[in-house]
Formats: sequence, structure tokens, C-alpha cells
Amino acid sequence: MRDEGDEVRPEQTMQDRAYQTLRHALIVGKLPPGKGISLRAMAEDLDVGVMPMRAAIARLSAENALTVHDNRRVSIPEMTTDRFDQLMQARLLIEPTCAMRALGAIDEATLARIRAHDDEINRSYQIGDAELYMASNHAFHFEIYRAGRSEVLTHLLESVWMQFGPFMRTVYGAVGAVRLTDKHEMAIDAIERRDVTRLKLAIEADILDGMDLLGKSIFTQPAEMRSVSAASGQA
Amino acid sequence: MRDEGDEVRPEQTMQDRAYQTLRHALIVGKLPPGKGISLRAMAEDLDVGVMPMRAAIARLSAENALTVHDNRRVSIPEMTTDRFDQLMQARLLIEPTCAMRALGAIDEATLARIRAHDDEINRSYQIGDAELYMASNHAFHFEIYRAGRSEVLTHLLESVWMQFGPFMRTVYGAVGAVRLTDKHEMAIDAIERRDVTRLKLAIEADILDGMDLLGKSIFTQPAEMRSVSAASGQA
DNA sequence: GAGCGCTTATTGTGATCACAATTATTATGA
DNA sequence: TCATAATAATTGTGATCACAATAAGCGCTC
Repeated sequence: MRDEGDEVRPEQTMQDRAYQTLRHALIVGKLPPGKGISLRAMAEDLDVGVMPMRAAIARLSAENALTVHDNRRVSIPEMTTDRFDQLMQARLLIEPTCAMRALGAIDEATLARIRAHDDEINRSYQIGDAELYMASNHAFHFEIYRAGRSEVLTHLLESVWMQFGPFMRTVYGAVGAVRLTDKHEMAIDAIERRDVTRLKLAIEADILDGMDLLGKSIFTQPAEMRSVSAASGQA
Repeated sequence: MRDEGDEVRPEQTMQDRAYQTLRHALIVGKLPPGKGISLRAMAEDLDVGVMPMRAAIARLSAENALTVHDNRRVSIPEMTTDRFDQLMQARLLIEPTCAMRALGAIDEATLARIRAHDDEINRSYQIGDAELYMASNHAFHFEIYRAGRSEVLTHLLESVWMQFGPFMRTVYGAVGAVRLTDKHEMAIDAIERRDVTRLKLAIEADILDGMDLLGKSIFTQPAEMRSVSAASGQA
């Protein structure tokens, strides 16, 4: 049985709307690390009821994108060298695999969108728009990964990205202007040539570039615990 | 098990209790894939209010441990070859790394607990207790991983394990009795000798063994209807 | 006996209120 | 002036009710 108007199914609920809004804010780093997230206050800010906001916060907390303290209070996660280490390790492990799994499913239309995202990244550099960079960079990567329909793996990656979004945004001003050799174009080139090995290397290199840049700026923290290298072993 | 230590801080809330209960049921595979999870019905079963159960279900759903359909209805995830592929891929990527990160932090007391879990696994084989096997196997692995305090990575792994728990339990009857060369003892041996490479190999081999066993049972018919039977003959 | 329309039951979503605990603020003391 | 106690505001947790949408039963007709 079917309905003529298909607005029945994808009718977005309030909690979905609240979730998407907060999630996007995390990804582009609109909220600073350590900032407290209050139920009623945030509900007021996003102009949404308390119940949807409660569901949204619970969901983000379950995805490790928000930190819940012993007080049952919630806040934007603070970055530590150890957490940064694990997040980048997770990226290095999962993202190349995701990209390789997706390569065969990237058609011309998808590739066009990937290029468009990369153009947006370049534009963000020129105009110095940090949030645009964050959003476009996320879109670029997940346009690739999502093409492979690897729901399980991409879900893990979404969690990882939301966790370092706020921190990454705070250090954008210090390192964001610097641009190394573009690994994104290398990835696009690999996709065009259907070269899985090169695509894997491009993704790895892109992550390592980011690690190298962001890793340095972590030493501003009260760094009593600092493990030197970000990722130890590499397969 | 654990008793009340300092009840001031970690005073468990109702939603935590509901979450832990459901989570344990998923890990040991007490609930069959495809089974619908209703809010009020499950709240009645676990003898808990509707609000805590709603929070628990939302949390598990966010961790991909429960499937939420377009009807907004929730059920135990069904296994497919593609999902199984991704889950085992995630294990192979993350778990060896987690074990290596933890090795240096495994003291004698932790090692004793690891051995105890392995003994429980062996006991579960003898008495044919599937749920005991599932619980002990989970405890064995995460006793290792958690020693490294890699909260980010272990959180990802917990999500992965909950996703294949129900499916793994259904095929236990068919393949559970079989025991290959024990990779757990190999892992314990590697820990004793502080051999990171050997530990990594042991974990990898253990996962591959499980994949080999479980993977076969997936290659049955387009198995939408076969997900129920637990102890059926295997070709 | 199988398909169809109606009624009933159950579902998830959301709002609203109550409560205890914690935090912030103010008043009061030396 | 500064520490301290009392008060007020804000927090998360949980219960209860309302509502629309969907699923399940059930009687009916052909």
C-alpha cells in the first residue's frame, strides 16, 4: 500500500530536527570545547520543546559527541592528547577502508559532488571562513564514504568526526591558513583512475597532514600527559 | 560482582539500569534478530518506567545496537552479509590496536581476571551454555581493551559487539561446539611475555576464527526467514 | 475460503508537571 | 574585606497525560 503524497514517511520529527541542528554545530565546531549544554537553555536556543531536545542530547551523548559528567550534566567534550590520539587512530584505521569499499560505487554524479565539495574547501581558504571549511571538509570525506553504503563503518566515523569537530575549529585560526600539498586532489585523481591503492594512500596522507597540523597545537593544554607521537604503529 | 562502593556519586539512575539490562541482553544474544522492541511492553518486562526505558532505547539506537525503522519502530537488528562484513572489518581494524595500546597497562590482577574469563569460556563449552559463552567472551576481550583506558576506541567496539551479539547467538547452536586452536591462550601467553606483535596476531586470529565459523552460516538462502532458528543443522 | 472495511489496541512523539539535587546569588556575620 | 550561611534559580530525572499514526482483530460480503 502506498500513499500518493510521500510526506508521510520522511516527515522529520522535532527530535530529529534538534539532533541535526546540534550535530551540524558540532561538526563545524560552532560550539567551543567545555561549553555546558543545558536541556532547557538549549531547547530555548533552538526554539524546540524540551522533550525533543532531551532526545537529541541523549543521542549525541550516546555517540560520544557530548560528554556527560558524574553530575549528569552535559558539555562539549574537551580535547586531550590521549583522546586526540585515539580519534586520529580511528580515522586512520577506518577511513581508508571505507574509501576503498566505496570506490566501485562512485559514479560520475557522485564524483561531481565530491569535486564541488573540494571547490568549497578551496573557497573557504580564500575567504577565511572556518565553518565553511569544516562543513565542506566533512562533506567531501563523507560523500566518498557514503557512496559505499557502509552504514556500520560510516556510523562509527560520524561519531569520531563529531568528537573532534569543536576542538578542530578552535585551532583553525592558528593553522587553518596553511595549505600543504592537496591530498584531496590526489584522492579525486585516484577515484578518476579507479586506483584503490592510491585512494587509500591519499586518504591516509590527508589524515596524517591534519594530525601533523593539529597535533602541535595541543601543547597549549595543561600538558602533563603528552604522548609524543599521535599514532604509534601503522599497518 | 560489584557492590555499593560510594553511593554518593555513581548512584545509578533508572535509565542506566534499563540501559545496562538491555545492553547485556544484546551482548549475550538473549533477544533474537528481528524482534520488535516496544517502549511500554519492554518497560513492563524490565519493571521500569516508560521514561527510563525511552532513554535506554534511544541510547542503544544511537549506538546502532537497535534498528529504528521508518515507522519510528525499533527492533533487534537483522544480520546481512554486508553488515557482517563491516562489523568484522571494524573488529579487525580496531581490536588489535586496542589490545596493543593496553598491553603495557595490564598488571597481574588484570591478567588474573582475563584468565578467569577464559576459564569461564571453557566451562561454557563443557556445559553448552551459549549465554555464558557470549558473556565470558565479551568480558575476556574487553578486560584487555579496557585496561588501556582507550575510551574512544572501546566505545566504538562496544557498539560493534552489541550489533552482532543477537546474530552470533542464533548460530551458536550450529557452530558453537566447535573449538579451534585456542587463540585466547595465545593472547594470554603474549601478554605474559609482553609481546605486542604476538598479542596483535592472537587477537586477529581469534577474530578470523570467528569470522570463518560465523561467515559460513550466512551463506545460506537469502535468509530473511532463517534468522529465528538457533540450533538447526548446518550443511 | 479469501478479500475488504470497520473497530479496537498499541505504537512513538511530545508537552507538562513534580521533585530532589546542585549551582548561582544574595544577605549576613566577623 | 572576606568568608559563610541562607535563599533563589537552574539543573537532570521521571511520571503522567494527550494525540495522531499505525498495526492487529474481527465481522462481513462475495
